[in-house]
Amino acid sequence: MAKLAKLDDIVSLCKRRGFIFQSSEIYGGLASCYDYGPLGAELKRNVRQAWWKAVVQMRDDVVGLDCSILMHPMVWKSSGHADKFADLVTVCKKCNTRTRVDHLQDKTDGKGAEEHTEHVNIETEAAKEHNLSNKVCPACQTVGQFGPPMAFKLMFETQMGANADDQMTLYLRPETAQGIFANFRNVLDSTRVKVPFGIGQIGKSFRNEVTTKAFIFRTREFEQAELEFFCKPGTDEEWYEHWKAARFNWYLNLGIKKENLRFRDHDPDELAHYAKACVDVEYKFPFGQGDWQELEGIANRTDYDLRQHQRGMKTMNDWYETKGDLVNIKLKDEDPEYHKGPLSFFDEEAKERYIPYVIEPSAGIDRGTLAFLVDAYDEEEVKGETRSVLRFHPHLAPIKAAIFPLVKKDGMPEIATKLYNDLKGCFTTFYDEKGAVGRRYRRQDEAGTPYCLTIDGQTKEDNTVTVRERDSMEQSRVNIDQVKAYLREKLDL
RNA sequence: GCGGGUGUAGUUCAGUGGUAGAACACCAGCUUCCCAAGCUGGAUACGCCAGUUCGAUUCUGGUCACCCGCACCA
Repeated sequence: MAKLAKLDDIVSLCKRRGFIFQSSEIYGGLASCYDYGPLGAELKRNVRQAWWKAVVQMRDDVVGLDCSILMHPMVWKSSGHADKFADLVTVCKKCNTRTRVDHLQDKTDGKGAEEHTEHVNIETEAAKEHNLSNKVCPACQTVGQFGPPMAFKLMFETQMGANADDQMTLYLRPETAQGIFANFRNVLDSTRVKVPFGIGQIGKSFRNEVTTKAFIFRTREFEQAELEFFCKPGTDEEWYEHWKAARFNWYLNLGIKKENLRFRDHDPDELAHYAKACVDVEYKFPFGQGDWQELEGIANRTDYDLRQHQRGMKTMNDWYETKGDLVNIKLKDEDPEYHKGPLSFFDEEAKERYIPYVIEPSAGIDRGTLAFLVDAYDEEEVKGETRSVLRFHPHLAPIKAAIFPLVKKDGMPEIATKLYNDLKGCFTTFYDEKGAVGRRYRRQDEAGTPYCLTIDGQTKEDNTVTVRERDSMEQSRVNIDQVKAYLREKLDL
């Protein structure tokens, strides 16, 4: 049974406890932008860390990377984003609704609409004649009252360079993946990795979406954790299954309830042009119509990206000749011997060169963070009172342990402070001596702190402290000198 | 973007064309040897900008933001 029934409850909880705030709130807010508060920042950091540990640190076949957000514009020409990462839209003059041109239906036969299409190629699409006189507005059913088709660009633009002369239009990356492909050669040359291997990266991406809405599920600025796993063509389907299972289990191992998690395979006509297969890991958020929302997509990107960048590398003359006019640059045709190109891999065992295939698990860190938060939330009756508690997996808990003196006298605060100082270098800890101890326990329950350590009268007699466990509220005694080791073991850190 | 709704303290809600109220939460002190106890005291709010008015949190207009639905998107 969902404890948080509506989006409002979640937003309210996030604000009240300092997990997530509206960005620029003192100025009335900025649409689609959110800030992580003290607890949220810790939680999100732990989500990142858990991803990195599972996908990079614990794997012998994956290395990490941290690319710049701004990259050479040709990266986006080669990847297709400069041409295709846009929608051709038109506005209905009657009701002002904006609709994608390729989604409009004919009045007569209801045909002509392409469903689930990817972003269109703006160059060619804009050049085409678009006769919209027979098209129906999906919002108000008016026929043929459309303005001229316009490109709606999904990449944020910015300018680099102080002088007008040497200014260059750059784009905020719409995905972190391309930075990995652009560094494929560097990683190969510097790390002695061999296919099959992966490169993982966590970082911010930006997409100027037409609409956002729904709290932090679709924001224009968001954080991705992406792995590009390079493998020999022919083994790609195997690795696809491998990462499907690995990523699904990652969520389960971090405490997401199984009934709230599922796969959803993409229909063939829903696939991006480069993808051979794609599946979403979805979480059932407890609001709306019990909406299943994507947390992560796992795609088989084939050898598309590396091959495209090989074409891009050959096209640099055009880049200089057109003074960087991406629209008028045409990527050079692919070399017939492309599989021996600069982004190919020489397989020592098979004694052959090839462009590896890529399996890409791409997770939304913000969505994941919220899913963990929502999934951990619980309310229960304790002596007629409602106890609200966040049952985070210990790895994700923003605070690992809280240290209390039972009362603020008899030397207890001194011992507690000493313990706190001893622990804070190893764990995120919290010290509190205010008010009744029961209140302090409950406060930590709401923050999701798995353990509370209380210094009491007995501490001075036998050097033990009370360890109070969040989920069961049970207490046990541990020698003060063994607390650090005890927590390490319990928290599995 | 469209339609509908909302915006008062940290949260959930009252209320008024003339000094803005509660509950819980928070802070300080007292008390307190184990689960939101008690007592005393305290701080904090009418989203923003205009207009009407002697006076606007209240009326009007605009704007910003959020929620629901549609559309869009993954």
